[in-house]
Amino acid sequence: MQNLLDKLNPSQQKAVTHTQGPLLVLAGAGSGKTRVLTYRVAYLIKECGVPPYMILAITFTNKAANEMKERLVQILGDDGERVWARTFHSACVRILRQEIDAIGYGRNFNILDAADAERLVKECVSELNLDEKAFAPKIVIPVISDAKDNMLSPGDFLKRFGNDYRYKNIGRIYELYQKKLKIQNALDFDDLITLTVKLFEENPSILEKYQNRFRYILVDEYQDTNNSQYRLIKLLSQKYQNIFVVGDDDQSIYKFRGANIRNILDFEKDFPNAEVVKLEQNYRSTQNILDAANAIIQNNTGRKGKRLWTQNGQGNKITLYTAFDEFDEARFVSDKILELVERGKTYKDIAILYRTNAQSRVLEESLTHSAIPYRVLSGIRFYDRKEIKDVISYLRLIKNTDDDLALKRIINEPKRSIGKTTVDKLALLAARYQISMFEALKRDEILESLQRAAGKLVEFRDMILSLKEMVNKVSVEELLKQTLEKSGYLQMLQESNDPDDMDRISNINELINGAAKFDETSDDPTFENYMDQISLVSDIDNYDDAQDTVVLMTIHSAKGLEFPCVFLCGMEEGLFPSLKSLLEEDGLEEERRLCYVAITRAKEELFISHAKSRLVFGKTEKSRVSQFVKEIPDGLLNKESAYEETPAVKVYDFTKPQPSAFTSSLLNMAKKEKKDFEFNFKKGDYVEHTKFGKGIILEITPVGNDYHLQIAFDEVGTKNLMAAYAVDKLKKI
DNA sequence: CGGCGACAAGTTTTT
DNA sequence: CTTGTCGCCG
Repeated sequence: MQNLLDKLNPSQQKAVTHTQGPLLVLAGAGSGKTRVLTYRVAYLIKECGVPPYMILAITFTNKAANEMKERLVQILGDDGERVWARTFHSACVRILRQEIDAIGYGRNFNILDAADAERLVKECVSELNLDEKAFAPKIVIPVISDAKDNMLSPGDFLKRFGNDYRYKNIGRIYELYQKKLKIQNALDFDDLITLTVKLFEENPSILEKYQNRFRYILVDEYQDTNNSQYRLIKLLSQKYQNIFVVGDDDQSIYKFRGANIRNILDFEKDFPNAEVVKLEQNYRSTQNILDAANAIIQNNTGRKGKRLWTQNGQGNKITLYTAFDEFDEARFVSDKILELVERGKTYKDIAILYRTNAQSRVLEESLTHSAIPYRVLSGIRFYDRKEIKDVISYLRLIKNTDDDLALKRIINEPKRSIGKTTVDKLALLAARYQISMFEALKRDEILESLQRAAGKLVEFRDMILSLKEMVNKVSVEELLKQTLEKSGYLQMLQESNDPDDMDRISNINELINGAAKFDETSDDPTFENYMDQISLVSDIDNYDDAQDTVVLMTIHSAKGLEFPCVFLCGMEEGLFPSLKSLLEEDGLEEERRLCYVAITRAKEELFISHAKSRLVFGKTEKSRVSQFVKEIPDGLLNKESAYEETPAVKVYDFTKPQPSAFTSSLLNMAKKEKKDFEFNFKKGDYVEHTKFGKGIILEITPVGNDYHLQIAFDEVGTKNLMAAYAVDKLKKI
């Protein structure tokens, strides 16, 4: 253990060796907070003799939970496995699967994701004959979510807001929504937390059981907790007060999801006798990067106050690039990446970050043209793809046949000639009998009244029941394969002519592989556990740096990650900070924290770019540089621009009129063209590329002032290159 | 009942 | 510009 402590600085040591009573660790970006968390767990077990199962370590993402688990196993061996290192959601699911009958739900509840919740809300709105636009899910769901976060039941909500027409109706939607969830024995994401709180508040003996069990509680990313999560923590830690939270008020970026920064700011008030440890030494970035981050964040009010420093040295200046438009920006990014790689960086050292997912497209195109391998951690989760959701819906229905949402999704997918009219009729009859739709399919009198369609419905019902028979008799992988077979889903895709369906099949194969992996690696590979796991993962959880590619993602997704080189794109007013944030109270401060998070992802090199104009909804809009960029001291920046070839040596001659931005950019582009184009290849030429080796040109297509080349290389396969970039690296052979 | 075409709306971030 | 939804027609 002493060796472990030797690896820590004095502040970190102080945190790790604090064992009794509440402690807040204010951990700046890159200050080694994961190390502190894991070492503290190790310290409790090894030095204080705390049994591992008495420790609960809570994180927000599965990735963080798995990372912590891995590191604990490294230090502690088997004892590491026995610590509960889980996300809020998965910890709650685990508790609810044991105890939820105490509050009137069945233990085999299904978990709805955001898309399901949206569909359910739409159903409610239409059943209540409310206007679909005024009560769109976008409006209704955040209100319901907020009500749940504050532990307001539909009744409480109506009592409090029932005077307002709009809120009264949202209250009615909430009421119906919750009723439907109950009938289907389903929980949404918020329910996982709030029902656990409700369970504990209404059942003191159950609460006490878990208080005794989890004698030591650790919470990561404490600044992201919302009200119900705070309440949960508070309840669980009430008896023994061993609550150890780690967070950074400057990195609170999830207000829109209910995160309440008050939780971290008021920790000392909430937990009397709390101690506070600040971790300010940064082990990640260069001093220049930290100076920029510090300069920006100090414009926020209501901070705990921290100033990051490092022994890593000053490092290079931050590059700031002023682009003509987003295409020029993308080209800058690609060019710089090629340069970095030439200087010895690998692709996986590089991340491209942006505010909104929509920005990725142009960047992707440019990367493709430059033959730079990349991955996008997209906004669409793997499990959100249609074909995956369809298949999962089968599994959900098999697991819990009362899941009407799942049933509706797949009852006619593939086509079984069970049309909308039939489904609506069935739903109506089920509602009349107060039972789920699948239950209705078991009643003769209901089937009779459906007449013509009854045969098909019975066929569907029996198919599901026969699959249900197999649950936990065969592996999850096998169950999945049987489902694809018996439902005819796979066959439908295989017989399709749509090229997209080929991708769908490969996605489904990936799902099968995932299930097989689950069967092999899970310590308890039941069907139920599999379903819980897939309900709670996101794409970022699957990010691994094993593949050597550049990675693109939103800043939100990048939280908790680090890269030697970071590109921060689209630093423009209205985009970042976003237009909407400027209208919200404290919105700008949240954006500034987001900017702080973005900058502190970089270890060595940081490139910031903004465009003078950008296409928005297909229209060209002028844009100004982000105010956050202006908050960075000039001395830290190395400015480059589409408008000037060599800004450092350029002498301005103010006696002559300056060219307008537009003309100067055109001049600049013309210059580039002249330089770049000595292009004398033709289709069928054998060529050698400095990176890809030998190949043959398959196709040359003019694109604007450039040429698109398709070249089949002997070793790396067929690549698409743009002549302007490739020409220097290509020669005829 | 299913497929296709027209039109509208939307881009902030997601466990 | 793209995606999703709605309505009409076969």
